[in-house]
Amino acid sequence: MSIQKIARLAGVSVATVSRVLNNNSTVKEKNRKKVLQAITESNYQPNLLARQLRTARSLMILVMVSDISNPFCAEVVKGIEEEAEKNGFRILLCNSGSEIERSRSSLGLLSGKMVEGVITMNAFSKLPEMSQLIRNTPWVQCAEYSDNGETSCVGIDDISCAQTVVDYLAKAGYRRIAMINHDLSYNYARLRQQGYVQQLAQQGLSWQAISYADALSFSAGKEATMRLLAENEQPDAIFTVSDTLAAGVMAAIQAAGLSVPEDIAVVGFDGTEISEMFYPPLTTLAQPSREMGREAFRLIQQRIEQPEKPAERVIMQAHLVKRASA
Amino acid sequence: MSIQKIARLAGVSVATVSRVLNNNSTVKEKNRKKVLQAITESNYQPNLLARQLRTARSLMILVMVSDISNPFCAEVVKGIEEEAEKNGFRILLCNSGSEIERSRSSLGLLSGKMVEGVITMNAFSKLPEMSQLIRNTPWVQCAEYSDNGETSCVGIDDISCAQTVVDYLAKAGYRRIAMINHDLSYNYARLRQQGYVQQLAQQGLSWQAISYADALSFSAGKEATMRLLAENEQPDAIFTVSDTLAAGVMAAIQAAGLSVPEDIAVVGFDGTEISEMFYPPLTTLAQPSREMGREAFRLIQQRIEQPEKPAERVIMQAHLVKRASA
DNA sequence: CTGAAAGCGCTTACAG
DNA sequence: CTGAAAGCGCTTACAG
Repeated sequence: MSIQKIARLAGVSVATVSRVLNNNSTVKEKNRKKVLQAITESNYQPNLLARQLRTARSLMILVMVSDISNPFCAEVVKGIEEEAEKNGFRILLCNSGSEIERSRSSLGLLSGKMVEGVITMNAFSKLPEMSQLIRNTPWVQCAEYSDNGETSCVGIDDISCAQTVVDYLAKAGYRRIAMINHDLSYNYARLRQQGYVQQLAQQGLSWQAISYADALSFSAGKEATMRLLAENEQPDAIFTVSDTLAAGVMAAIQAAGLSVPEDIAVVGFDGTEISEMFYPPLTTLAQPSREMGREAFRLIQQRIEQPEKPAERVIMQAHLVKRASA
Repeated sequence: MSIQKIARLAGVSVATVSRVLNNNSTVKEKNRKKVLQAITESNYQPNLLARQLRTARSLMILVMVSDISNPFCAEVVKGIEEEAEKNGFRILLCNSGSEIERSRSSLGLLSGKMVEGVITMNAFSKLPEMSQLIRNTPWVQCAEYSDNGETSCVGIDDISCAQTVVDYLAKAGYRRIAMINHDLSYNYARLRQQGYVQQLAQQGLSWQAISYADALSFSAGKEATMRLLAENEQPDAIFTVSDTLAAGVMAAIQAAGLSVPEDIAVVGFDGTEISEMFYPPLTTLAQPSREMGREAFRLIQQRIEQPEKPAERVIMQAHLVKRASA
């Protein structure tokens, strides 16, 4: 079923059918009706491939996340999708994992003109490589800082967020505040660590301990905590950089026969819905994940529609949600 | 950058370039080299839209989920994506929510030839409507029974799974086993309820109570449980149809000053990674979610490549994972 | 083994 | 207001 057949059915030219389809200029009412009827009768649907090839617009963007199971990522994606839908765009989701190979294949969609831009949530350390693959297509980096001048990005002030957490714990009387961090190929991990260290100093706390989780998973959080608890001096509070990790942290604490927050307080990060599912409910630094997604879309649309405008960096407001765990 | 320019650069015809691109028939080695070099030099990438328009193949499928934040859905999607990638397919993810309007718009991609098939996880009650929209494009329904003869589907034996849970609880000595179910527009909800009722009878247990959650969320689970606990006779065990709901169930129980499993045992469903994050860790009926996703892809590929073959119905094995909550 | 040509299904100046 | 025609960038019989 093509525009040709509709034209024949309606007794007009393909140009006229196309005009009706794009409710373009003024088609004579009588012709419009004929075309519309032919369309309904034959249940015609325009071929998007042809249209997009011709117009060089796909109204699709690629979204690459490292792990869609991560509730924070899922929430960001929803925000992107919401805003995209509002603006007539569609998203192509790629769960790239950390494998650059997989990213490479997905980015073929970019160069193949299937999508008009890409939103990534990649580790900072991967960005140079990404940069080469993406070249000069519109690109927005989300929830992780990018210092490439061509790339817009949206994120939070990681340093001050970490400071907020440490400040809160210190003021609550905790003296041995440990950190469980993600690996430092992520810039946010570096920045939060920096905030942590700075704020400890600020508070005159010399005790410090950092343990690294090799993934943002329950088990990685558990392991990292077990390593921490095996040390001579145990912490009385743990600040961790993701709610998912925090679940593992609490499990490890409880497995060690200790309790939260009496023996060790725990603070998470992200403010995902799972943070209130835990027992005790988790105190966490909440990122405006949904809104970050929306903003990421706005930025990419701007890059697409006004490529001459310079890239933007948007910093959003995060806040501490106090619950029972700390 | 088009195939034309490459042809000019390499001093051959576009046909030859195309042949090299598809490492087709035998292109003379010398020409192949010239073409390859021209491609590298100019960093040429074929336009996918043109190729797909011409070949009428997009190697993409649409995946529609109602909520990507649901860990079970996310896991299934990962399975689909894994298998798709292995077979050179790409997925377009649509977080349709429950809104049929949103589905409708996404299905435009189907009729618009952007995708070759669709995998849905829709409620049974929505299927007739979907059926009209999808018409005769390859379609696989995942994790929810479909009785449309044209649609392949993959799922579990919901009745016997529910029976397994009730049987386990009854044998452990629980006598007042309640159920917290999703709304009955989902066929799985109906079937699990059926299994629950049957197995209670089987075990000679006359006490029965069912409360419905209006979404698969923490808060919906909490509310449904609060309604349950407000009744005269309280349950000593609760079987609920999703791990996410179970989180709310446990929170409500704890909020009522009771403890799990001493006062009320809890069993979840899905076997998502969050089930081990709870305290106490959740006993749950684990679905092979990843594998279901993979199978869903295999089915859709079969529908795409061999449309003449009849639709298939695949039932996968689920199993009870015993933890501390029951 | 290779090239000229048709055609996939659209949109859009251009001319009338 | 409308139609004929060119063209988006490919692939693929067809002929040589």
